[in-house]
Amino acid sequence: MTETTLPPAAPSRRWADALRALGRRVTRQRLAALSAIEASPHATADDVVQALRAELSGITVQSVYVILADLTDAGLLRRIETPHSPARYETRINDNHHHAVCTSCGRIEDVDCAVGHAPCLTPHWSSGAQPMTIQVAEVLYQGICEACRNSPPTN
Amino acid sequence: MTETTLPPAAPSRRWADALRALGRRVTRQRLAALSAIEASPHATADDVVQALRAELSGITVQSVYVILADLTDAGLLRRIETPHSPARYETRINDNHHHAVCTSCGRIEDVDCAVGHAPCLTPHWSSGAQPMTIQVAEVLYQGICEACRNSPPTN
DNA sequence: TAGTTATTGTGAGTTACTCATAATTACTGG
DNA sequence: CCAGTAATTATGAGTAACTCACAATAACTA
Repeated sequence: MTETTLPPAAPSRRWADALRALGRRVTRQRLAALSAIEASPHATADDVVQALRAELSGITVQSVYVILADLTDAGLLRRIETPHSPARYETRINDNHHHAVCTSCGRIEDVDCAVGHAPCLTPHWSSGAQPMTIQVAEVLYQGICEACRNSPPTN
Repeated sequence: MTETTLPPAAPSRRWADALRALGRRVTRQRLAALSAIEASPHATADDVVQALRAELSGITVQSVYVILADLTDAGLLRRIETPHSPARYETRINDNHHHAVCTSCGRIEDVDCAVGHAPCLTPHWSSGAQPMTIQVAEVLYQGICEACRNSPPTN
């Protein structure tokens, strides 16, 4: 069969293009990091290291930290910080969606932005507060996931 | 005058009562920590150490961490985590208010909850997400404060 | 194909905490 | 008021998650 349905394939090609469009160099490490995170969203730096060891055997934790920080402020990754967990990364960056974290097991789920545009983007300042010019509003939901709710707290 | 307008006075008395009501012991360290944080909201653990050294000269950083963690899960303090900053603490805990952080200087301001009750407390799960039972929604606004906006980026 | 310089690799260092265990000290009960 | 017994606090060591400086490498470019 010929290429009628351009497969989701060539993901590395897409990332390569994105990097070039930003004037950044295209490296094996960056491509590997980006597709690893695309494949498993909310991955931690450590998860990424594990994933990359498969194809880039000698990669170090420090390099991964540099790469992630770099891709993050290049705008290709979004960094998520949840309580009592190392930072997580995802490639879904163009919608401002939010996250819900299970306070019991730490699992994270995506939540679409309810209002479409950021909710309550015009804050009501507390008395005495110096107002700021707001750029983004991130919502972090905390609760209990199904699995934890159903399983007896085994501790 | 008799006690018509119970003065804001005796703050340590109030905290002592609060501790007792929870069945926790009333100690100099706890009272000092609580009033230090009440006096300067959004204080970091380190800020608290500095403040406490005045009255409790020999106090250590580790003790302060223990005290703060303890008061936090006793429900007398609320812990705030903002990106690229150590955790902060505040005594304002009974309204679910939010925070705005200046991405340039890190200053934090309080934001009243616009909707009264938590905004978007019924999340719209992304497709494929396992819904959870939500308990709280925290909103973190990020922007630029007046001071930073007006001052030339001196770097 | 060589040169320039953005990336990556390496090793050490830091920040923000946590843990185990010993020493105190606040609240009983007598 | 005094002793007893936990709850707190102090102490020292240890850890997780990064960050930094500098040397080595490899992408782009001319």
